Parts: sequence; C-alpha cells; structure tokens
Amino acid sequence: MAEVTTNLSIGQVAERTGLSVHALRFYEHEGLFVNPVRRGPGGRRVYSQDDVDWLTVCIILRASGMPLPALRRYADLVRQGAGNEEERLTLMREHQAHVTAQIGRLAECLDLIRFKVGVYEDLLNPDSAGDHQCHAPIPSAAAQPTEIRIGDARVSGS
Amino acid sequence: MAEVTTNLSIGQVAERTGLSVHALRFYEHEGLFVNPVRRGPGGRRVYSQDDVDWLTVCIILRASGMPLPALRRYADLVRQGAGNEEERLTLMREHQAHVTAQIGRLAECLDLIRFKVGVYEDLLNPDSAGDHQCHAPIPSAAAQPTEIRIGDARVSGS
DNA sequence: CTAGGATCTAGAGTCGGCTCTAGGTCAAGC
DNA sequence: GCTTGACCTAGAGCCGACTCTAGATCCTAG
Repeated sequence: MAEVTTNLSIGQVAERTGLSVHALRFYEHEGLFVNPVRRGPGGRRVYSQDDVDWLTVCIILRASGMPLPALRRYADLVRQGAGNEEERLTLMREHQAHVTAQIGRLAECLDLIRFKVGVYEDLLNPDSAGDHQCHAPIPSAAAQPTEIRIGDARVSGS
Repeated sequence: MAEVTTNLSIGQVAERTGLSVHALRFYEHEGLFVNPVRRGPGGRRVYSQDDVDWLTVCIILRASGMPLPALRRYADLVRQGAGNEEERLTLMREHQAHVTAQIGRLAECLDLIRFKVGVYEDLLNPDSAGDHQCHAPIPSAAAQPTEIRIGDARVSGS
C-alpha cells in the first residue's frame, strides 16, 4: 500500500482552496484545523489532502455564515474524536436553522426587489401590461417592524 | 382636509423601524435619505411617514446585502427625480442578481450541512437506514477526518 | 556566490457598518 | 430651581475576518 500522503506547501494549498496563505496561517492560529499542521524542514508548513478536505468543509461553513468561534468549536469536537456526536449534531442543526432562516429572509427581500424591478420595467416599457404579484410586505411597507436582521452572512466574492 | 403630515421624532422612528437612533443619524450623515430630514425646534429631527417608508425599503435592501454606497447611489437617483429610471432599473437588477446568486450559494452550502446532519443522525440512531442523497459537489469533502493519524511522514525536499 | 522566491513569525492595519462617548441644549414635571 | 430624559454634534471605538508589513530564514538556479 503505497502511502500516498500528499505533502503540500502552503502556497499549493492556497492555490487549490482559494484561501490566501495569510488566511491559512490565520486559520491555524485560530485553531480551526483538526490536526496540527505538520512542519517540514525549515519549519515550513506541510499539508495533507485531509487538511485540504477539512478546509473545503470550513470554506462551505464559512460561506454559509458560520462564525469562526463556532467553526473552532466544531474543529475541537472533531479533534476530540468519537463520543461527542450529539454535540456535533446540535451544532450542525443550529447552523442549518440559521442558513435556512437566512435563505428565507433573502427570498422575502427578493420579493421586494423583483417588485421594484417590475415597476421600473413597466415604467420604461409601458406597452406590456404589468401584472406583478408580490406576496410580500411591500404594499404595507409601513406595517410592522419586521424583524429583518441586517448583516448576517457574508460570502466570498461579494 | 386635515394635514396628516406625520411628525415623528428620531426615537419614534427608531422604535418603528428597528433601527437605532445612532443608525438613523448615521444613515442621514451617509446621504441615504431621499429628502433632507426636516428639523423642528431646537434643531431636532422630524421625520415623515414617507421617511419611514423609505427606511423600510432601505432596511430590506440592506438585509439582502446591498452595501451602503449602492444604497446611497439609489437614494441619489430617486432624489434626482424622474428621468433616470433606467439606471435605477440597472441597479435593482444587479442587486437582484446578487441576491439570487447568494441564495443559490447558501442552498448549496445547505446541502452539505444537511448531509452532515444526516450522517450524525444515523450515527446516533443506527436503526433507521439512512439514505441521504447529496446532489452537490461534496461527496469527498464530507468524508469524516475523524482521527487522522499523521505518521512521521517526512517531507523530502526532493 | 548571489539573487529570487517562497516561506517563517509577530504584530499592525483595513474595511464595513454601525455603536458609543463626551459635552451640550431644551422642555416638562416636581 | 432642579432633575430627568430625549435630543444634538463631532468624533472615537468596536467587531469580525482577514490582509499586509517587516525582517529573517531557507532553497534553488544561474
């Protein structure tokens, strides 16, 4: 069995994860890795494919708005090994709820945005009768202090 | 007809929009209002229902991730009055695209999260055969790096 | 031998979007 | 008259998540 232990430099990992080398060092410093990053000659970081796989998960969790402390908590649990699956499940379920809620909120916002787009389209092209339905809180814009949370998930690229 | 011009204090507006008084002053300072906020005796801010309606729109746009500069741009256009509807439409369409993309990204993330939740559920309740399908690009990434042993793999510089 | 490039550490800086503080004005109630 | 509370301005501070800098080390190529 040829131990194909991939040995990647920080630059290579940056390249294939999309994270910067700075971010990789930062993540390590923040304790987000499951296993300590190995070091090669000269104290240089050496990453395995498992590290890259873990980072891929991290990136997805981050992209969906999980804050670093929660990610660190999750990494801690995985690092501790079997036995804490319930806690991991709880953590994941909570995050799932967050993401689901966020998607719902965005969908609501999208409703207003679509409505606005429709209004301007009609205005610029009055021929086509506009029949936009908007099952959202736009007519009653003055209604309730809808609890919309500003500033939640920030996702790559932007 | 009785002039029903609602005159609201900053505190009242804060209360019914959910924004803080600090945020309201900040938004004004940032030029996010369509019309200049009136002032009452003692230089106190006086808001109309229109202001509140506009803020409601702002809140929704912010909640969907529109950055302040874009919001300011939109306010500028509205302030300038009729004639720039195309630009407003463009702005709104761009934002619509952003939000749609963001929802898509979050949905993808949710796929991994659901998968993870499923894995842990099965692990804790092995009776029910779990058949989770994950129609996302994550099968390999979701592999559990539980207890990864890092041998004394030496990194030969080669 | 020397230059270039990737890496290292520790720590400072950046950015967006508020949030808070300090010091002051003003109107109402006791 | 005095206190309280809402409001004012200008500007400082905060938070999260990086990003960048400085100065050093090390490897490889020419």
